[in-house]
Amino acid sequence: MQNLLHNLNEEQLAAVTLPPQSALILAGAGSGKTRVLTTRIAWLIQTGQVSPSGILAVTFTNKAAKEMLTRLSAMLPINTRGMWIGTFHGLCNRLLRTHHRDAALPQTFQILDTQDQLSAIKRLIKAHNVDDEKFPPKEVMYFINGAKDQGLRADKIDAYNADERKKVELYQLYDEQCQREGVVDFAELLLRSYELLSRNQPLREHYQQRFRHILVDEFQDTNDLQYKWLKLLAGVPGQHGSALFAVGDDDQSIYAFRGANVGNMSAFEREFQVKNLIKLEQNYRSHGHILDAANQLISNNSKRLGKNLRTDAGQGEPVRVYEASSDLAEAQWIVEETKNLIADGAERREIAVLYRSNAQSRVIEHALFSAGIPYHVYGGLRYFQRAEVKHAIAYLQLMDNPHNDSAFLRVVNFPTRGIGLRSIEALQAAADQYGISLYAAVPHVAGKAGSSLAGFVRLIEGARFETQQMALPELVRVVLEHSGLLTHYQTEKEGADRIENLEQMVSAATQFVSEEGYGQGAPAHLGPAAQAQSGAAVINQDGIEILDADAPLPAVMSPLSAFLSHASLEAGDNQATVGQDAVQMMTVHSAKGLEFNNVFITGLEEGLFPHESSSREHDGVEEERRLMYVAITRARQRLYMCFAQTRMLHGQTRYNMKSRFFDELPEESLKWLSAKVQSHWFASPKSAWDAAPVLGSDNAIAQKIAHKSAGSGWRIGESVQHAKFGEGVIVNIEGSGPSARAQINFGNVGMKVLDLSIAKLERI
DNA sequence: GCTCTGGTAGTTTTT
DNA sequence: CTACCAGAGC
Repeated sequence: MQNLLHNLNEEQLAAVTLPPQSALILAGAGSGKTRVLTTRIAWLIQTGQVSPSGILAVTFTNKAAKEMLTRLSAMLPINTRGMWIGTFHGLCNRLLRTHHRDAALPQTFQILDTQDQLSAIKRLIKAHNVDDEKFPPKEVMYFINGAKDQGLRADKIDAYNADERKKVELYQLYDEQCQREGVVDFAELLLRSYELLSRNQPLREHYQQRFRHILVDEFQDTNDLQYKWLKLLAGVPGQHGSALFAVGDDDQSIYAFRGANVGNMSAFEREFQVKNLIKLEQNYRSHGHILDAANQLISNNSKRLGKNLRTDAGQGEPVRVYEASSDLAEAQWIVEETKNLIADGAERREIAVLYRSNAQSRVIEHALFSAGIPYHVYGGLRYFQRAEVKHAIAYLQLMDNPHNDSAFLRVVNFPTRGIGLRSIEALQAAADQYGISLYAAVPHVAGKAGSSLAGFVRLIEGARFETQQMALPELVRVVLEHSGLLTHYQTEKEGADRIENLEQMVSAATQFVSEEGYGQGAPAHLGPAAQAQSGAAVINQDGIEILDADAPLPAVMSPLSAFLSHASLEAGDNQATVGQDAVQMMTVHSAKGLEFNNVFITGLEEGLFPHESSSREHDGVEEERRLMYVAITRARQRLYMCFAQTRMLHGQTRYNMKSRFFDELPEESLKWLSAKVQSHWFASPKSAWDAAPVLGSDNAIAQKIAHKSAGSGWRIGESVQHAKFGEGVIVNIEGSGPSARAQINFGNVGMKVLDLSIAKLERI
């Protein structure tokens, strides 16, 4: 045990060894948050305060859950089985599988990912003849998910106008459709298990008594429903309730747009009468100047729990700031600095280029590519989201649950087998008439359409029969061939990659089976009933003995069902180029949780970062500031910030002011690499030639702009100061001489057109 | 049933 | 500017 606590600092030690009561750990960036979380669990078990099965630890991402598990098994000699460690969705999936009867779900219910959900909603809207112009499927989806994330069913929503009422009605219809098909979306996993536990007292009490310690990672990212779910499981504090150990950082709350509610932190503190609030402020990641910048910036936010990072590392290097003439010049500068870093011995994987929105990556990618520097862009399609993989999954889904209409429609005619729109319409009509699934309605369709549909059903039934005794990987292989997918892509000229992805599914299944503790040869279809033996018994409301969802996966789900859950809940990696040493490019959002020796924060311009849409949202700029805080704290040693005077966006050249965040950073921690005076290179057409850093197209832009400004004395792109409107950037100039007028972007104040001979402008 | 074209929209993301 | 989608046309 000495060993366990041995390298902790005072704050960390205090957090790890807190008494078994609710606690809130304010963990700053790079303060050893995961370490505290895992050591806490290990310490609780090692000191005999709780058995592994009394632990529930929940995260948002699979990555974080895995990381925790790995670290724990390194710390503890015992195996981690019996502990519940996973994502909210993963744990809910497990609960619902085990208690599917009580949750009113089929044992083989399937999970819709976002794509599936959207297509299900499109289908619903069509089926009910709803105008999709007035009710765009995406909007309906946000509405439904938003409601579910707050824990609201359709009948609990107050609608104040006809449009709202229509959406509520669609929500209701959508839920009914899902229920009919035996599918649940991501939010439903949470809501359904919440309802299961709140409705079923014995079950709730069983889990409440079991999980003495509930630990939550990234608590600031929880939405209302997740918090309610946690409260339900924890029980009433003080009255046999379990100890809720919440770790989070309000300054890194950047997911309000998807329902996260930072307010949960203070709500938790209040509702659980938290006496144990510990701040982890010792930072082990960044040098002083970087932390100074982060601290100063975030101090501009008003709603904070309060926290200041400190480090024992020295001040290190100042933050390097660069003003580029254009987005291309900015990219070129990044390339030059990257080359320098690499020349000085930096690893490429230790260089990160961060941007606010994905659209910004193109120019930078292009520049890196031209310079021959390997790079890796985060994001993009994940393995299980690729079209060909989704097709294969749809076949598997139909074998496990044929009433999944989404899966049915996806592959009933792919590869093509002569089942066109007319056949589907006839089938849909039959399904509607009897209130059954498309699959079940096939026998009710007569004629030619009926026989080709019947052929499809035979294909699925045949595959199921043939694979009855097969292990999962073998089953996958058979389905790939049986379905005709492999043949289909073999005849397609661009199909090589797709075939490779399909083949990869067999190895994915092999890996899955061995990792999840299924016997290598366990029949993929074999249901849990045959395998379930272990696990504590608990009595449900009807007095029937049921299984505790504590049992290993094989006791809860068949290998096939489990694999399908896995495909939905863990979409896999996005690109194959993981291993190579490459510059890392990503949005600031996806950089959260990562760290690099060298970081570029790019596009620091008003409108981009902070993003223009943020000024419209409630507390939007504060969220953008937290985002900036996250960006800064990714850097260990060297941090670059840059922005461009002109930028191509949506096919138009935009002229933005530098980000307001520059004004919120300590001057002494910054080192301006470019002259701080703006538009120096616009001064005359001549100087534009030699002052503009490299790229030819810059000169082209410079020339154009220089031309346009002729005679007015002012130039496009120039920053100006106005007595009333404050700081602005000249966006356009019309006319010349005394009648010249300039269009000026004053940021928050807005766009103004000013008469240059009248307005009193100053250069800044 | 597939390809072409025109229209449109265009932060951030995990499950 | 470009990527995606829907509907028309072959």
